[in-house]
Amino acid sequence: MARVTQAHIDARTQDILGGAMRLFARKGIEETTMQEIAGEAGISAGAIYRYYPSKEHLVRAVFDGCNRGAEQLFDEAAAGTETPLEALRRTGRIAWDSIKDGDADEQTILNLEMILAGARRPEEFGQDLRELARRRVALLEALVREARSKGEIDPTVDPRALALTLMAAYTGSRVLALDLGDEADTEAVHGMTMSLLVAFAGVRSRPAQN
Amino acid sequence: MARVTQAHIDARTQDILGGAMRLFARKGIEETTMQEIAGEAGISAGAIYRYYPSKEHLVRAVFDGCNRGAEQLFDEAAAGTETPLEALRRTGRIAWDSIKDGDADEQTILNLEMILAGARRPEEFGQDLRELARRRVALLEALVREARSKGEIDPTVDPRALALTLMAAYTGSRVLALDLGDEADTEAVHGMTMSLLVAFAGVRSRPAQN
Amino acid sequence: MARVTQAHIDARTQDILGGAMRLFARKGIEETTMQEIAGEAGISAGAIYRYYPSKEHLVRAVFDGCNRGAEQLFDEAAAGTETPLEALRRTGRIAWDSIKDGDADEQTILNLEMILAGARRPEEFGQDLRELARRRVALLEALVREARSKGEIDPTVDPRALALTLMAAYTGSRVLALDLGDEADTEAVHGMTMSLLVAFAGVRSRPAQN
Amino acid sequence: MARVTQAHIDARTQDILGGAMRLFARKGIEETTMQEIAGEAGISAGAIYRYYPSKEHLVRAVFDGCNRGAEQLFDEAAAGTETPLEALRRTGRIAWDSIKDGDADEQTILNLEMILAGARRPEEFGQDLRELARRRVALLEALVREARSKGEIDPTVDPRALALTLMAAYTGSRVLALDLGDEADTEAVHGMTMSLLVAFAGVRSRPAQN
DNA sequence: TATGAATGAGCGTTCATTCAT
DNA sequence: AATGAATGAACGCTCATTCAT
Repeated sequence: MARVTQAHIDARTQDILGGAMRLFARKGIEETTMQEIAGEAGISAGAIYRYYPSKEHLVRAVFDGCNRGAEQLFDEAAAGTETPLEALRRTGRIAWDSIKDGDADEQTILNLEMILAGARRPEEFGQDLRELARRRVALLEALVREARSKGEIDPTVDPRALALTLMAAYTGSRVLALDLGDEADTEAVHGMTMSLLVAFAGVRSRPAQN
Repeated sequence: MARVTQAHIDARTQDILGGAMRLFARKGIEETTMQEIAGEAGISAGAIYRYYPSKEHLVRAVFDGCNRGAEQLFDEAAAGTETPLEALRRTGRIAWDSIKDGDADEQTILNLEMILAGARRPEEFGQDLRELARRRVALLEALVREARSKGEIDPTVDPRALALTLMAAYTGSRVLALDLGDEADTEAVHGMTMSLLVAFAGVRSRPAQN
Repeated sequence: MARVTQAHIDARTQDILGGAMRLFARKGIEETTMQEIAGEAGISAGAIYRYYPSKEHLVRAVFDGCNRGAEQLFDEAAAGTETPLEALRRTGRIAWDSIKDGDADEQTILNLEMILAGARRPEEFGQDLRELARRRVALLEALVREARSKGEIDPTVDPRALALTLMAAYTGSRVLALDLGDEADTEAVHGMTMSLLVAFAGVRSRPAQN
Repeated sequence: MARVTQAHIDARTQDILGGAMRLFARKGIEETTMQEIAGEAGISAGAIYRYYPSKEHLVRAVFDGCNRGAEQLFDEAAAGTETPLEALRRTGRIAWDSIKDGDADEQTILNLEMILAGARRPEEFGQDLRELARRRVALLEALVREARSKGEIDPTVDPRALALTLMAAYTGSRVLALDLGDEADTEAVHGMTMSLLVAFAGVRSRPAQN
């Protein structure tokens, strides 16, 4: 099978990555064997090593893929041209919508595995993860700050506190959804979390509304 | 009735359980060997099997221990005699304080491992976990409902939504603390989350605005 | 099988070492599997790792054993109280006798494998080997020098050259014996090599003998 | 008759053989992969199998190449028209000079690997090797015998013993050179070994001593 | 004919579990 | 009841060899 096109190689790479992702989520990283990943990707055990030099590299690639996916979500959310408050709302909407994706639980599990890996081997896995979390909080904080400066929300609100709370509520929602399944009414959590913006926004705008 | 009493056996059991807990949190379940647990507990590798018939049983026991610990926290929080709103506040206070415990990250990690185990083998590990989560939400929901009926918070608030949001914010806070360490100002998240109660409570206390 | 005596452990260690030695000689190091060594030693594959943490360590132990064996031979040879020339002769006698040992070919093969290993990974295996070779040459050289100063051999002989030649002839004899088997009349080589001492000794002593 | 002529095929064969030789010496046979040999020869992994049906065949070819090289050396040495003693001396000179070649260690290593292979699989690799060794000894022995019959050396000398000793000293010199590097003064060994001829030759030329 | 991706048997090694002591 | 040496089934990974292209 020589002279295979790059497209084929890329497809295989994605097959492996996808298979690994699915299995890592379904069974856990340690509990997933390279044999199984190969089977899931439709190749032999040894063939994986043409694409990823070790299981560790494959794990990292899966993590990177997850991070890139989440990154995209956020970048996309922040790419609007509306007011900061609307951007925050849209970001929230997109984030919470992602909890209803078909592979939401898979993504949540993978994220938790990343967090665990990061907590246990900070110098290897923790750095990127922490940086990403930091950036997301910072992005939200900036939006809140901007919204505040534009009078869209209460000037007394602490932007960082609000940003962290939004992040926490979102993360917690994912975990809750994983834990409770349909019983976790994440939409309700979304509404209530967003009401934090409304509430603060309302402090000022409420008099005008009357 | 040998000299080695039940008390000694219980002590050993606790040694093993504690050692396993620590190691599972620090290294991960799969990455921890029975040998290491034995070492940590100060006994031989074979001796563990007198107390737990398999690693799986030990894992389950560790999980149960964690659950019992969390359960205690909540029961204690709910054991007050004050008004529902005050009970909610105190529960929140206790919960968020636990994020600052010395072994907070260890507990968070163990919890995440439980959640992952529950998500992956629902019929084995998922049931208890789900039941516990359900009960906690139900307890909070009941408190909110009671507070509402007593006029302590806005009568239009959805008790379940608020309960879920409180849970999500708390869970998310733990994860954030694990991810970001000191950068995660969980106290700020606590304050903002609690403000959800205040905000709704304030609906009534701001009659002038209506 | 707990509480096994140290004697048993030592016996096992020797079983493994001996089995590895035999197989390394018979099949080659790379061609010998840990499984086979275990079989030869009468234990399971995994059990080896209680005694040697890796195949590499086992290889090193085998090498060390060989070196110690050869060392002993030389030390023993040098332990005489006779004149230097007699010591040289006895050393030669012992050395060449060792070529007729039952496991002589095995020892030669192992020695060649050590030399190859030393040549290819000097910093790992080469040091000890080189040091040993150096010491042996130095020992012979010292004996020659002493013999010369005592007038036992020709004062014009270069002690180092003679020492190196004795070493070379001995090493070459072993290789020849491995190559040609019985056709290699090592005893004849021994005689001729020793005649180097005689020849030089004769230069002086011959006139006296007449 | 394609454009790719036999000459090209031969060139490729030599590329592979040369690459394999170099790598076998540098890393060992087992430790060298077909992939690496292909890379060293500038072709693809699969292409090797057009030239050599298996690694084993390639190993054999490398061994044969080595043997042919050594053969040439000896044949060349024996091709003189001088007296037997001079032929012996020139052979010795050429042999010991080869120890100072740039690829001397490589050749020594390869030779030792051949010897090991021959010792371990006599029916496969041992025959040729043994035959070659035999022939070399026989050639030297014949020269010694001739020299003796011409009165160039002591008539009492055992031609086979001297031939074997010359071979042993040469082989041992190569090994010493590999072991000790520059510390092995092979030139000195050469001189001393050649003195065996001189010594015996001298028996006659020192009539005054008798 | 040459390529190089794929195969799959087999390697060194680990570790939950057993059981003679 | 406790020990810890032994087991043996996997695991991650390598590499000689094959074969579709």
